[in-house]
Amino acid sequence: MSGFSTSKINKKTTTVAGLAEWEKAIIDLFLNAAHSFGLPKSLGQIYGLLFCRDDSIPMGEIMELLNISKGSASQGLRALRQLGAIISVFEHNDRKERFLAEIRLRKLVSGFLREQGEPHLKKGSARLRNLRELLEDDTDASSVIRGKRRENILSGWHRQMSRLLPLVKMIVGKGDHLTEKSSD
Amino acid sequence: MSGFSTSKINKKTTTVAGLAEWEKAIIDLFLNAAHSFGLPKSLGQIYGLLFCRDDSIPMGEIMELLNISKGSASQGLRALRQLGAIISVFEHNDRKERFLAEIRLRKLVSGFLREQGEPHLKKGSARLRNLRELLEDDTDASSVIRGKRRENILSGWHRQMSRLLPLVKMIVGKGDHLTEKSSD
DNA sequence: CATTTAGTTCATAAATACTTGAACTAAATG
DNA sequence: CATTTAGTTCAAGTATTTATGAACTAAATG
Repeated sequence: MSGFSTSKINKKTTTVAGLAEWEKAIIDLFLNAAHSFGLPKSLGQIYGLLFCRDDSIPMGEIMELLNISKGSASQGLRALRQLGAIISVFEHNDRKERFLAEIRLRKLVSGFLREQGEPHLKKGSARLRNLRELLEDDTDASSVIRGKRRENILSGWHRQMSRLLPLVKMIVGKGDHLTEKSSD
Repeated sequence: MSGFSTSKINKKTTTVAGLAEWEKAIIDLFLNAAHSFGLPKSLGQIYGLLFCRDDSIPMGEIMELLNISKGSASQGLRALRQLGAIISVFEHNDRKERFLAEIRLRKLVSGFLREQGEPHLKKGSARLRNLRELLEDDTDASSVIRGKRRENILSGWHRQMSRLLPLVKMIVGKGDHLTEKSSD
């Protein structure tokens, strides 16, 4: 459909792969972003591609456009869905699942915090509990005093982090005008 | 000094390495935390050890207590200093540099955001600029329209993230009572 | 000024994380 | 019901990151 080569070529704007140069740049941008959020790069690529497109794309096309394997595509799409970063749709009379990017920053952030932040906080609580137990088994009085002081500090940090997450969701939610659908 | 073994041993509370069990738990906690913030684990271990101690520790002792190499210790300490997560002190008549943990959450968070967040925002601006250039070279009208819409969305996200960082510093700053020195 | 001590650097080894693709399940199709 | 199509899973390969330690710089010491 939009795969024709440009007629006056200065810099190529489309490739054999069927991606515009600006799309490649965005895909690369998300590749890097994913990486620096500690997510696999292929996740970023897939999201980036969907982010560029108006229409949904099936897995097979994603594999071709990005030159990634079936396994990466399948696992990447699953993770993105888990994060709430994509949604899937089925077209009538087609059993292929097709994918669309969620572009409301609020949704992306809250999905990320839910999947990455909350589990860490929960694990943190467990670790603090464990720390208290270890302190009860310690027989060196001055060590125990020092340990309890550390436990207090960590509890305070934990409390603050727990309060921070919902606040971040709020703050990010406040400026989504551009990407927000009129009636959610 | 505090390296004697416990007399009635139920669970060992000190080790040949000279670390109490609760200290090992805290070191492991920070090891994991560092990892999930995308920092090397040895950074977390080093910070965790210093966090446990009231008194400053020189590099050699850190290497011994954690069983890490000279290189890891040296590089880890440099990175921690860069992040503002430790401070170094010199004792009179001793040329060894000794280290102490910074335990004010506010300082840790702002150091992290400064070193990790701000560079990403800066790189983001550059990428957006590049994206605009690529769009100017694109000769396919509908592609350009679509691309400009994406560029707008990304600019919005970028603006929001830029506003978020200082806000996070503020928020985290508000509850540091336990760890805050009376003055400063 | 030779030697010891503190610490840095960096090539390479070790450990981790990511991707691949072949084998698989399950549903649709003819 | 054999075949095709869509998608999942996971052992093994590849790539990236992190840790190591020998060789080094630089300052202190005798």
